[in-house]
Amino acid sequence: MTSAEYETPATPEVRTLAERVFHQLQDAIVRGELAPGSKITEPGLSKAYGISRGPLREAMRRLEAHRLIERVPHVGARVVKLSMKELMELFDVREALESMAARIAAEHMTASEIAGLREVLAVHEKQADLASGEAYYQREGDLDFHYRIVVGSHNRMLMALLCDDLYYLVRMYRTQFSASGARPQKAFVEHHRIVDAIEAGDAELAELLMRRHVSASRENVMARYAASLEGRDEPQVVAGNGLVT
Amino acid sequence: MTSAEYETPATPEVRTLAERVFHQLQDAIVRGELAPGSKITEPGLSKAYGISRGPLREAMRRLEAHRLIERVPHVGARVVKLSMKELMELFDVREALESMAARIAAEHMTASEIAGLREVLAVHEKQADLASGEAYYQREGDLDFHYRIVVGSHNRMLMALLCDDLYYLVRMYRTQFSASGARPQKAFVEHHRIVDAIEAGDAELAELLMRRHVSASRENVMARYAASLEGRDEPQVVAGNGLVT
DNA sequence: CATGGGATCATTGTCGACAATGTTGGGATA
DNA sequence: TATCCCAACATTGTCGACAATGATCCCATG
Repeated sequence: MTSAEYETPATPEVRTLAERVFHQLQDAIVRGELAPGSKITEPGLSKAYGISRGPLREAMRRLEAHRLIERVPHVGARVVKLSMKELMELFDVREALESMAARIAAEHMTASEIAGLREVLAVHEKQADLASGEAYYQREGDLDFHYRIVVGSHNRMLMALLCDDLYYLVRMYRTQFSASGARPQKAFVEHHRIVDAIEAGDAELAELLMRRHVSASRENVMARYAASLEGRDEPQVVAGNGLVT
Repeated sequence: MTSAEYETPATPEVRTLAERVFHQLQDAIVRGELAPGSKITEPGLSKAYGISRGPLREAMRRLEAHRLIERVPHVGARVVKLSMKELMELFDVREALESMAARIAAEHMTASEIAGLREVLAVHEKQADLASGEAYYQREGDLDFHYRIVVGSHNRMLMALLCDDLYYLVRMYRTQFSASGARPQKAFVEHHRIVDAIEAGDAELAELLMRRHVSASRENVMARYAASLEGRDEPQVVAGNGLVT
């Protein structure tokens, strides 16, 4: 019943060393512990995690497939560094996929799943009330909301693409650009409207609203970026990650 | 042993053994040489391709990431077998992503890229004229058309998702269900309309048309599937791949 | 002093062997 | 005869060592 807490820490697969180190590395990258753009070397990680290079290489293959690291044969691998252009591309993909997910969710989501959605919004709102330190929960809450809608689509391919691949990139971006969700009130309202549409079974509307929601988030990020560029008189050396720190 | 004889056009990366065997396996799976659902064992492939298990495992990791094989820890891997449900899911994702690609392509495609698109249609049409044995070219031609539009979006993330991941699944489905593009004439017209919209820079229309185009293809596949089920009086043991052969 | 070549080094790619796990088949027992 | 347990087998997971490739740095040369 009380199925409230869902987080990554409950590592789904710890059957093997390669799996574990994959999740550890994934987490380290998303949290920014492994700096974007930094080179990672097999002997280095092998020593750090106390495993041989075999499982490590398989973990790195998976990270590469998830686009968290970039590898060049015979040269090495480095943590991916999102540029603004790539971030906008990510938003394009999210807009397409998440609006589709919302559409299908409106058609197939069960009553209990919708109730869970409402629950997330309630928690979300409560935490917004006590303000200030909202940053972290705000972000996770937002992602939890989107996550549940994707799951509600019951489309395993959508789930794999969004939840297993893209969301880690989204989280990585959020730590990398240290940009909070930013526009809490508006996002709140939009979330509610989306749930309303889903509950009403209005697939077209749910799709449209989700599309606008993602698009608005994109515009917000872009505006902040432009502002941060203008804040400085000097063109300033873009500090490694594309956003001034 | 068979030393590298090649068909895969312009193999992008042959720098390493793991890369090569990955492409070979990918091709073998897509062509159906490795039967869907069949179990593949590391020693077996290792012997067959004359390499050690190290590179082979990395190739298999990549195949797993591309959803061409499914692995269970300590048990083994088997070639993925698409069910009708999963095929429909794939169409949902394609509809979302390709319509977005068409939208962006209408905004960013260069004149020469559009000319290339028209060229593809011309070749396509010519081959349709000499009819009959159109099946193969029809399919590849159709995919080439979609491929170019995705590239025309200049969105590397869309390209990666559609061209590197999903299209191999699409091709696999086509060999697996031995279903040709099916509705050549209608598809022709739709292709032309899409290019018209792109050339006119009408993003909204291009998106809408592409969405309908993919959706129509989906409906066509589903109708054929339903018909094939009805064609037999007996519930017939679905012959391994979900479609009667 | 700048530049190019070449030796040295670190890192990646590949391999074979050993350990751990899952599967399978046979035999004992009810 | 059917069922359950156990042992032998095959396959996967992990490791350390060797080979191949790319990077670095020193030195000779203009």
